[in-house]
Amino acid sequence: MAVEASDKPHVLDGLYDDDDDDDGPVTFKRSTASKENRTSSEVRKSTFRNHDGQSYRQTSDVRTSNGQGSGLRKGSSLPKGKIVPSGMVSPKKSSQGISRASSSHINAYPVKSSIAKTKSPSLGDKPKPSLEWKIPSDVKEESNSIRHLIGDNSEDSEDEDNRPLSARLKTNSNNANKEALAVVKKFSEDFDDDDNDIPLSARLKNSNLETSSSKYDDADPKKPISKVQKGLKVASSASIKQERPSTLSVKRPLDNKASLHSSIKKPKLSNPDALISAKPVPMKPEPKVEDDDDVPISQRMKLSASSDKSSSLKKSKNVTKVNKSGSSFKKQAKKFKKSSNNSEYSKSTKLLPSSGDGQKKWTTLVHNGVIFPPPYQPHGVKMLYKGKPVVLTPEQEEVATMFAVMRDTDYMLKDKFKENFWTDWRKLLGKNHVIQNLNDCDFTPIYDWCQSEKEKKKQMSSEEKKALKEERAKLEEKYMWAIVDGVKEKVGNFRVEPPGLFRGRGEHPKMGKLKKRICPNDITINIGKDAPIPKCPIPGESWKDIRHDNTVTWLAFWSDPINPKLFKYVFLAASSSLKGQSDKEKYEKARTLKGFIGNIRAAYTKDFTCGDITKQQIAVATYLIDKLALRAGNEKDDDEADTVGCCTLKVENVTPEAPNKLQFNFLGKDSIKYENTVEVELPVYNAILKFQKDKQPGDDLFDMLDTSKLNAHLKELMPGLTAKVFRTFNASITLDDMLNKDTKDGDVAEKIGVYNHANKQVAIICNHQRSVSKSHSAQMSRLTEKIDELQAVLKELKIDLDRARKGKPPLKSSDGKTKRNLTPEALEKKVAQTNTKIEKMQRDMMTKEDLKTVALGTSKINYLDPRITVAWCKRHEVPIEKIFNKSLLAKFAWAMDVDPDFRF
DNA sequence: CTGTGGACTTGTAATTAGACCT
DNA sequence: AGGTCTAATTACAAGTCCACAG
Repeated sequence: MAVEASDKPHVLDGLYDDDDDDDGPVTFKRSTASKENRTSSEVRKSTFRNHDGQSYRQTSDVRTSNGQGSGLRKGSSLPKGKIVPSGMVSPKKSSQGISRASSSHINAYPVKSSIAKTKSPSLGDKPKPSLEWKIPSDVKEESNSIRHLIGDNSEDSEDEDNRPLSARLKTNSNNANKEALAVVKKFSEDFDDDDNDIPLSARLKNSNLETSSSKYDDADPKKPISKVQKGLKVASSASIKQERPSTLSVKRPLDNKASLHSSIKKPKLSNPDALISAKPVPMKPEPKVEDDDDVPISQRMKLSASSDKSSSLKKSKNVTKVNKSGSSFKKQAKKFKKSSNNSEYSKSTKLLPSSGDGQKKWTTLVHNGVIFPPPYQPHGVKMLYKGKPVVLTPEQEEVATMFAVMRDTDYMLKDKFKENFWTDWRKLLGKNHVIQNLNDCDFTPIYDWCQSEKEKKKQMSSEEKKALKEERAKLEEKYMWAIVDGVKEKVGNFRVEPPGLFRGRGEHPKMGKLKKRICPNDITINIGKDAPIPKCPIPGESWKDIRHDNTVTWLAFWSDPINPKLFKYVFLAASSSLKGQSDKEKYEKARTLKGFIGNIRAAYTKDFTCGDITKQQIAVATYLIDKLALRAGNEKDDDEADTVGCCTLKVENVTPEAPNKLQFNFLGKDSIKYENTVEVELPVYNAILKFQKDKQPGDDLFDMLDTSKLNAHLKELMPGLTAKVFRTFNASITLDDMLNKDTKDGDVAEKIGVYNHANKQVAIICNHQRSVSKSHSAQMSRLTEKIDELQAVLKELKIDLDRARKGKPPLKSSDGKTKRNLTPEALEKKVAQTNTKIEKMQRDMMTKEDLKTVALGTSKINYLDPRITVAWCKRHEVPIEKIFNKSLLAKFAWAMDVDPDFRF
């Protein structure tokens, strides 16, 4: 199927391939090994993609197919659908997605959406092959499936995208430069910007959501902050158990054709271009290149602009603020930018390859450096040593205070923390200080003082808070933005980390150590050659170094005071086009894997029994990474927490359970516990037994392997493939499958429920856990109470209803008041309403309980291709902002105009 | 090859904003 | 209109992976 598809003439749609993927989900049950089950039992079974099926969909989009793609696509694509926040309407399920224009009327929004694009109807008809592929996991493979398609070459497919970066850049660069230069000056002087400077994403945001600039110019609506929080908590999140889905039987395609090794060297992956061109790739499958969505930027801009309008009209309900800022923009700048910029921006966005290393990431870069935390203000509160007040110097007091405020955390229970703190603090105290040991220290006075300060803050009136906040915003405003190739972009973390005690996760050997204050002299700035160098904010000091390296995206860095070999970087925010672009490339790579996965699975399956132990280990490791979404597992130093990933699994982390199950138990990233028992294919099981043979529990399970060997191998299978791509792939394809399988007609709330359920499955697969909130049980009991109350109300209503039907007046309410005489109809309505309310609360409660240990956000932010979500929202008329919050909308601005038919 | 510096993504916890009651 | 509670945002730790030097 796949193959044919490619030829399909549907050019139009070509833009997106929609394909279906074949990887059908398989259901597998997880064996939960132990675990307490979390309430909902249901869960555990989730659908998973089956490993075997490969998809071969050639997605091909037209594009690939010869030429047509390119030319057409472009043109046709213009109108891609875009989601308009809130009001968006989308085409109904007609697969064709044609969204009909009509919708737009409805909303008043111009929906730019898909409408424009006319897709050929045929599209809709495109047969989706998929069904067959989805097989229950147990089923063995379908043989035929395996057809791999051959890849076509995709060379042309993407026009622009394929172009080498340099070429692409070229075009813009000049303009950009000029522009940027011009802007610079102004930028550094005043930040009011015009909107032209705003990046697309930002604009989108602005228009729909709020204006960024306004923030600074006008009063921010936001209120002052200082709420004090309560204590610090620390949860030991560690061991939350959960069951995770696993796939049981995986089956691979038979055909394995391939042996893996291909000889060809791979081009470097990182470069997308390489991907595309890479023909030499061994495994070959259909390289689909992606792209879909690339709506030209110009279009996007356009769209966004319009959306602005609409939005403002419409008002965003969700969105809180409207922007006033428009006015503030300077027109001058505007025009200036406009011309070049748009185009530039667009180009850059779409084309840049970005990540390749060594590649140019920007042409001009202007920013104002970083902001430092305020100097320490001594409070003079004396701590006690052996019951007596001790005088400390400000430096000593500062560190003592850091320790004092940790009192309510679990770190205080850790000897390592205290020991490390003592070692560092003692250096400041000096050997002959009165304070000779930590045990005799009483930090209570300092702790109490801090608490009262917090309390004071909390008590401030909202006006005061607001004023404070504004002040801070003003101070920070200039640091919040950078101008990259003439486009104003938000900076991610421009605040230098304040000094404090290191809070490592898990049993980190360095926890409690003093993280010293960072000074300008520790900081290296990276900025455009022609941009003014930010003035060092601390008088008398200067930056460590100034660089003009346009092959990297960081604006500044300093070395980590805890581990000098590491660096802390200041990058652009997630909403920037630079980040957006690499994000998109990440998903495109994962989509590419979809085309190769069948062969890859076939290959590693074949090697399960390979005599070459290294190959065998690679095969098994790859299998685990694919099936369980394990992380690669780089080597770690002794001065880091002892956690593992796939390549660093120890013998003790995997317990075979005959006949063919493996029980995993280890601490992964962030010392989060991974516990899962899965059924595996017998050869895998046997291989594990073999790898464990004659080893000690603490020995490496995969002793012949490390991540660089593994990745080197993966790269032979698909250009650019690394271990982490499997996580992205599995997460996204799972979402895509589940959404498409489970979404039914119904109201928006139900659809959102389907989405959240799919999101949850992904979180489980990726082991994204969170600690149970301290107040969880309190929250639950509160809900229970409320439900009980409602239930009582309901009962009363029913009684009254009965009486009303008989013409009697209602009983007095519990507090003795007389109730109004209502008609039976009115009472019936009330009963129904109450019932609905109760049901909703019960559902909410279940959901809450169900998700108490599962973090949905991580996968949404990092693993789920936003285009899947956006397209699904369009198809099912779910407002995108019900799924993506403001930050996500900004971050995923690049995905908003995806075609409704997009499939991962 | 291997080790390491370097750059960037991913991840959980803490903090804050603001929605939601009352 | 203030307090509570949760969702959003920030903080910053902890991974991944690449390139290059030795």
